[in-house]
Amino acid sequence: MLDPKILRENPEKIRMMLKDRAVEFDLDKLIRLDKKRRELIIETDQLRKKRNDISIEISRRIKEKENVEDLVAEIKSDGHKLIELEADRDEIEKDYVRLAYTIPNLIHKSVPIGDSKTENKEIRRWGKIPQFDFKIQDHIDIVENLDLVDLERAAKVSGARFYYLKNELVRLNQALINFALDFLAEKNYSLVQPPFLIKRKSMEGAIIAEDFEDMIYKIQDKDLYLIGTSEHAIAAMHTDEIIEGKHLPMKYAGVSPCFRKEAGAHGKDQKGIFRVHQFEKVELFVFSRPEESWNEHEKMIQIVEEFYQKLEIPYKVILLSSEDMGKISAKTYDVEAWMTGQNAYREIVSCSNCLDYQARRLKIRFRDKTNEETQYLHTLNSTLVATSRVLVSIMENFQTKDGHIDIPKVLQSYTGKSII
RNA sequence: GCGGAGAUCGCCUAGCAUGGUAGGGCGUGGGAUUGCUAAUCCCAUGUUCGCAAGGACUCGGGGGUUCAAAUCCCCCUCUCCGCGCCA
Repeated sequence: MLDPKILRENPEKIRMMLKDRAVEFDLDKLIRLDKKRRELIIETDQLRKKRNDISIEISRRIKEKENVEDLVAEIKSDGHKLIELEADRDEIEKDYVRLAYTIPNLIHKSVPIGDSKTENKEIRRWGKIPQFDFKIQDHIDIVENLDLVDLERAAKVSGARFYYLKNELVRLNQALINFALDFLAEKNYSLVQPPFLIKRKSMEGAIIAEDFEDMIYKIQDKDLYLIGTSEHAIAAMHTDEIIEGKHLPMKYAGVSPCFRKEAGAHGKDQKGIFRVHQFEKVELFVFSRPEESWNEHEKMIQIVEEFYQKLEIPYKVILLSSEDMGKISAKTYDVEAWMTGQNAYREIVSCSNCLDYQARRLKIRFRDKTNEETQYLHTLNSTLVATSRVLVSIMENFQTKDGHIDIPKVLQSYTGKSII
């Protein structure tokens, strides 16, 4: 959600953002609704004021044992009008909120404007692409030959894009998680394993409405949704709270399974475990003072890069263009890791500053002193590691001539072995 | 799942029987006063509408009764205690 002040004082700023994102949105309707809504608030408030005044007078007269019938009659007729007006107001308010919740976030000035194909900007590159003097396999062959994943039976049991992780790959998966948690704990991130099911209200705070359809699984007959990432549950964690300024920034390392419908991705990455309905993820989430958030954003991407350097996975950092970015983000870096089997860099990390957009939806504010005005804080999130994709990269990049997998050095103490 | 108790302003707490429009304490900020790193007193301290003056809303959430609901009625959520069930 955007600051409604911008809507009133500088709608052109929003119009520009919509254009830069190439998003269709009826801004004029929202402006009309906001205006109407405030008019109705004033009108109902006035009627309520009158009602309150009369009520007080009735109370006084009763004490004095005076007649109150005329006042009661008056207040009753006003009551009907009030009920009607309130119904109008609630209706408008509902429309307003529904629409306001779908406006995307503002865009940071450093974000390149335009289409992803031409405007996504490579910022950095790290690591040497591994060279092989034998015929390389992709991860689908590797997991088959080493009996590390059972896709067929998963399809039978759960459908496409599910998998049974097996044998040493289970350990490698856990090793990635444990390494990631140790890595972040050392950087003073608090570890959090959130609820994997959250209420609609919480989910709406973290994501934009249309993502529900494409991304989120719902539990039938319950107001519960499977999280698409721990970001959703962690963002909502401090809903309706006023945080003491001295506690900021609050940094969380979330660990959870992630569930995604992947609607509309038919045909893309159809095989293997690269694009799946369920995976584990260790996530960075920061609640920050507004003036610090851009600084925190850079710190986050640095942490992420350090992690992949330790894993010895070649990557590049991409600054997403205005049209490619998620709607809640004001600026996003993606990290793409080298995947030998695909001879390409593929997305493994998304690192975003959401400014006060989520905080407004979730009413997460802070202040330094109790009598100070509260301010919305800023939220930032980044993947550290989504295990399934990084497993793909490790298996493909660290494959050996005889068809095995070398385990990256930093993970060996976690797996207890150096080769699969 | 059953029975009982409970949820009040950032935190603690009063009010609920007998409906009259949230009081106190702590913390924090500001001010006053005072010869000492202290004490005392006053004011402020939720959301929202408004340029302002000034309103409206707010007692876990939602309905209802009433001129008027923290208070009465109904539904729901969560917490605590006991019982049952259970990895």
